[in-house]
Amino acid sequence: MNNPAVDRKCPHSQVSCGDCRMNALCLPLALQNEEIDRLDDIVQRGRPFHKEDHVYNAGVEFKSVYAVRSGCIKSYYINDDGQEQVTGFHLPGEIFGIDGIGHNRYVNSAIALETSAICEIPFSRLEELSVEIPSLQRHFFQLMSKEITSDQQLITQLSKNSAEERIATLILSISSRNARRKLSSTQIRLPMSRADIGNYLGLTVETVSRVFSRFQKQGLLAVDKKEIEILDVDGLRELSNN
Amino acid sequence: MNNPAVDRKCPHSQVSCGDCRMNALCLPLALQNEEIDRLDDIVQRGRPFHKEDHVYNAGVEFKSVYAVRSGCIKSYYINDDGQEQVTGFHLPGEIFGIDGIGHNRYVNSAIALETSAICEIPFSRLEELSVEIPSLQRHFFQLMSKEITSDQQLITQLSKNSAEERIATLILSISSRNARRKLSSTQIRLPMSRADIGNYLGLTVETVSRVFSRFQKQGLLAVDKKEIEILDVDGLRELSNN
DNA sequence: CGTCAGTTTGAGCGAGCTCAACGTGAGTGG
DNA sequence: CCACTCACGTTGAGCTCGCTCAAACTGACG
Repeated sequence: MNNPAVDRKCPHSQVSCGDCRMNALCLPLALQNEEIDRLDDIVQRGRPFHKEDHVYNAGVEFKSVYAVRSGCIKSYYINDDGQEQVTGFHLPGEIFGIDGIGHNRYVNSAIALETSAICEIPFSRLEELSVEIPSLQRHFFQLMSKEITSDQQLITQLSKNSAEERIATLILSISSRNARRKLSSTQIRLPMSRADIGNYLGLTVETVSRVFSRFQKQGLLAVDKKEIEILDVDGLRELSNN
Repeated sequence: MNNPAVDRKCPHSQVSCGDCRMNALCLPLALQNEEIDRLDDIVQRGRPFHKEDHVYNAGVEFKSVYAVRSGCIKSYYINDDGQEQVTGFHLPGEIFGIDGIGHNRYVNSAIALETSAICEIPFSRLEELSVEIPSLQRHFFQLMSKEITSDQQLITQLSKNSAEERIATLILSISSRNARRKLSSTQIRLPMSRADIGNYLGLTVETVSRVFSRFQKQGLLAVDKKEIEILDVDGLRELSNN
């Protein structure tokens, strides 16, 4: 069997889209109850992915898009020089895998940074459903368009902003994504390593580490490994230009 | 009247999608003749945009996506620091404006770098048509997904590659987009200024200029203002890692 | 308690930035 | 027709931020 989510079928994880805590962030936004049920029918839930498990690998045939229910997924690919390029971190309520639509193969690989629960949404079924539920089509167009604009913001970061600005922005981004999920916006766990942060932001590990230390000295953050507390939101915001 | 394409209505520019030289690159790929006609019905063609004319401005309500028939369009936005960030150059046969879908407003502004002919495709009509023609829906999903992966490649450029690598890659990209349009892949006109190139690639004008000079000294290019000739494709390709 | 991945800190270097000057050519007005 | 302007491009000189290399620290896990 070559469908990872089916391999992972687990009778204990029966949550429906209607009940899912994330449903306001995820796909079913703007759908009627009856429509949610129809979407629910095509969504496949499996047993959790553990740290380092791949959800899919770059190059394999594109079949599904995915939603994060819990945990954190990293998207990355290996470029022609053999170097890894991290292209995103996906937190609960967020969709990933849409990079695969363009070429019918995944361009990125997706790997769990910690134990993560994932919903799989077979794309051909989603397309059919989109034809029948125009608001779902619209929602999906918007999702992809937002991915484009957020990539463009990262491009701006990389081409215009200093190391401090980039890191401040990332921290604030994770903070606000926490807030959307009704979690603390000041007490944050960074599920990714310093190396992943650096890779994503176009910086070396050493620079990332130094900036965290500097932010701590300046009283902007309290850093304890992956747990960080934002002590001065305004100060960070000023740095990040947001 | 607030629809720019209608303001520009020009009875002389009556080309249909079926006849357009660009139609293999643009939307109607994989459509039946009858379907092309239906798409053709919703496409609006206007009189040309001149250099410096805006097709749309960031922040205005999103209504349409656009296709370039001739000329060159630059996408850019002004970030919170008031600096311009160039997000793309659109050549004939390419679609732009899809950044607007996500928030119902254009995030970027689009401006003509030279006299350009543009097709306007009202998005709500396109959505309706996509519901009726699933291959159009699929085509559009793919278009957006490709935009995402090409943005991600730019991200990799910016975070991993040197000035020379970035510029070599841009030149090769324009060269291959010329080739798709059956134009010379070695004799190239760069429709954008050095400043735009630098802005797009996260470099200063001076660096761009120096790299062009260096490439010329190394016998990779012959540079004459905006006209460049690629003398050593393999050398460039080696630099660019593509 | 040794190992090993991840992180932190220090020291020195270099690619690309900043600032400044100069060259070039298209457009404008006398 | 020439003088002037102004945007754009090129070239030079020096500086700086983030990189590289190196070493030491931390904590999880066998």
